[in-house]
Amino acid sequence: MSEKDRFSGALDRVLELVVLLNDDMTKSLASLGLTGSRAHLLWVLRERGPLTQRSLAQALGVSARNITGLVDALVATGFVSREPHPTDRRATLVSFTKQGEATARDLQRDQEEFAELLFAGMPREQFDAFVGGLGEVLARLAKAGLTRNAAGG
Amino acid sequence: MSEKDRFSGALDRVLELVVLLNDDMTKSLASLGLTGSRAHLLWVLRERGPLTQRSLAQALGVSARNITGLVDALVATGFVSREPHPTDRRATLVSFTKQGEATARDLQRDQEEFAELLFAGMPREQFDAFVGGLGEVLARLAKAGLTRNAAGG
DNA sequence: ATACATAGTGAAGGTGCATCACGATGAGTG
DNA sequence: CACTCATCGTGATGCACCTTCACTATGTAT
Repeated sequence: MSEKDRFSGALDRVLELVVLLNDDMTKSLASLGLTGSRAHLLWVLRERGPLTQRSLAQALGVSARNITGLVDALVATGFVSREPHPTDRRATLVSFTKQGEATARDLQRDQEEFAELLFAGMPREQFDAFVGGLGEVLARLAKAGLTRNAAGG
Repeated sequence: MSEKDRFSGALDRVLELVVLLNDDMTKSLASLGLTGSRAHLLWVLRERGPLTQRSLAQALGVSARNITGLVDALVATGFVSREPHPTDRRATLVSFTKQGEATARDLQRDQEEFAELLFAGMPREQFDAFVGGLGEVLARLAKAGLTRNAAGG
């Protein structure tokens, strides 16, 4: 088997993982009444506290206009609320409602459970090797100029 | 560091890889005049030869109606053509045009180059460990009932 | 012939994304 | 203070992807 074939095969597996992960997360999110983008927004909000929509746009790497729609939806379903910014009357702060906080916790719990599903009981050596390889691949991607925020900065 | 944290951290890295991969492939595909879904269709067509739209729907895991739109777009851009099915007058066969064949080859070349970027020069041991871990994770996903086609069958 | 299943598509709708235009506000300058 | 320019959110519009339901044309089994 040529090196080329080994590499392509590995990429195929990675891609398969991507598809599977995507499907599973989408389903899991749907059961909480969320979509991927809305969950992502909640996730950022949870890590960084109340934010303006502008900040959210930057954090998610999407247009400001798009955030309006996502927040609209999350407000409609009661996960977040819009508050006036205390000092800048142009801006609005997006904050969790109680329900939103609970959902964000569920989100994290689900993620932890999923990580458990993937890795629990795996020999420590294999786990470390996998994570190491993952890090190496990520580093190569970064070196190739694909650092998530290189374009968005 | 607790086991839980190690697992979550690893999942975070996997998710980061997913995002990075997605971005890069989207860009690469756009340069060929394709989107992800259309490229996927071409990919399946390349592996399995001329197919009915119904078969494509199954292969891509989307609704038949959706295939109509994807094929419409690919016909409009000259990558594929619709031919009457030789024996079933209800069905249409989707086949490559010459341009489509060339593009499919480009697609594969790009994918191989990308695999090269990710893995070339990586110590054989690390590569094998990574692929092994990947296989293990994939197996767990499959065991958890997330086998790509389990729901679609 | 009749009934049922299948292939593709029109219609309508949901979600995520973008750009452009615009009003409201903030901040810097004279 | 008035003027200018940048910034925040959003309306309008459009593309891609996906869905379900309804419908026609066709195949198939009884």
